[in-house]
Amino acid sequence: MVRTQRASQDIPDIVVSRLPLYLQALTSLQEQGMAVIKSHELAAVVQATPAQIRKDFSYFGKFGKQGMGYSVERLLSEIRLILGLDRTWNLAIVGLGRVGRALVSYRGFLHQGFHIVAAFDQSPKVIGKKVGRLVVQDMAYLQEALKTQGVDIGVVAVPVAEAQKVVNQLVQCGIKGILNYAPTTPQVPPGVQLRTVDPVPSLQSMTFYLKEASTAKVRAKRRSRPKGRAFP
Amino acid sequence: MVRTQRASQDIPDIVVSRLPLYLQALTSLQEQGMAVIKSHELAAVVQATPAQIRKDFSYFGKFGKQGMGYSVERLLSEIRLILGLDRTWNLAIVGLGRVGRALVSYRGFLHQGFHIVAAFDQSPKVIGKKVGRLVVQDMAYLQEALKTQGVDIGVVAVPVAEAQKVVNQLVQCGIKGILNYAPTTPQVPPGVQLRTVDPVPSLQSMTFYLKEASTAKVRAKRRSRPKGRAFP
DNA sequence: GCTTGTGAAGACCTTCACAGCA
DNA sequence: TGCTGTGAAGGTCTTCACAAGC
Repeated sequence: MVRTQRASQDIPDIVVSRLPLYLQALTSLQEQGMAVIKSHELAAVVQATPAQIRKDFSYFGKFGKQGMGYSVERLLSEIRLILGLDRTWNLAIVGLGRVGRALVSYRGFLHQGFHIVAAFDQSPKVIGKKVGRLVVQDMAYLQEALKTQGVDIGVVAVPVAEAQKVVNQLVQCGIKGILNYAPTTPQVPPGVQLRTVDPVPSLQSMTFYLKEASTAKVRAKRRSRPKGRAFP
Repeated sequence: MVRTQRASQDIPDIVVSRLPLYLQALTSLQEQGMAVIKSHELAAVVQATPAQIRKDFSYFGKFGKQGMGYSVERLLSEIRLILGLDRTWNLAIVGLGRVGRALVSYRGFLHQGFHIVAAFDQSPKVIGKKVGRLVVQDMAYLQEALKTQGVDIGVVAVPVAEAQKVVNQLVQCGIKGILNYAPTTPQVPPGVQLRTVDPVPSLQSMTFYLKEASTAKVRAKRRSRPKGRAFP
């Protein structure tokens, strides 16, 4: 087997986590009509350094031309391919309380190729009801339905107290990717990808700095900002 | 002035970003009746190493007892103090589309001391209407209302195309903390804290690994998991 | 000229390993 | 004995700086 790309084991997780941000910025730049971009330009938009941009891309190949920069279209298609976004991914939502229902109607998923194809809850009050285009199914049919519908990723939108149980059930069903909206850190076995989405920790780390700024004189933070960034 | 704590400049951002997770875990453990905890126990819950837990705490003081561990209550109150959570913080939401309305009714904020006290939109269709307990105000009154209501943090829930403009307006009004729900990376001047909440980049970095797992044999990832973690 | 791609250097963070103390 | 707190070591990521090439 010919290996044209570096093995994923050699690529730092942090590099992978930046690729979606490049994708986001490049998509927007392409819509604005930009066809070619230089590392320092992309760096300004995503608030990184030109060296970091070039180094990150270099893990996957040589996408640029010396003296010229990168083709935006080429970069977009390379990054999509690297991330596995050259296909759609099917999601199932577990838990249709406030958060779950909001997620079903959230358009951000669909536009990026993430299709919500199933919804589950344990409450008889919700089972059988429609939420958006979906009929809420009983958790008892989880395994069967996940297989039938070809679900790749489970979205956990249940209360904290039930999050671990639901995560275990999804793992049991063979799900390898979980997006968790419960404000907790569930345990998952090796090989299962878990991402927790919770605005509260973000706010709580923010207040650390806001507090400092209001009690002490605001001083330049160490490494507070990459060089060369521009704020209009 | 006596300085009992290390200057915030000397504390790595990454350490600050972990404190909310410790808080989350400790709160849950306290509810379960745990009064004392050892670094390796907390490490198991948050999926870190005992050394990291101890090192992180050591930036702020000596909270433990040799041979004993840490008092959960003491830790909770120290971390809350460090993060500035010994008070409530006032939020204002800008943009009352689907996301904004979902956020107004989200209870996770209130329970953690983040009070949504104002809501703004630019659309005449929404201005004056009630969303939850709040009457949606015109963006024209932004500066005045933010001052009057003592708003600390702005929550941006507008479409991508307007996000930078709204961020600029908030910054102009003297807001130092912004929680951004638009799928973009707005520019902010130094001294303004920005956190972007977007599930899509999380999903997109997840698919990188899911793709690998399905196309290649799943191999143990380098540094995939801290030592000593336990999965039940 | 200008910009990429990349080894090497440097900065930063994590982990080790043990002194110190309950 | 057991566990914390912490310098020191080790490892990873970022940045530098320049050769290569358009």
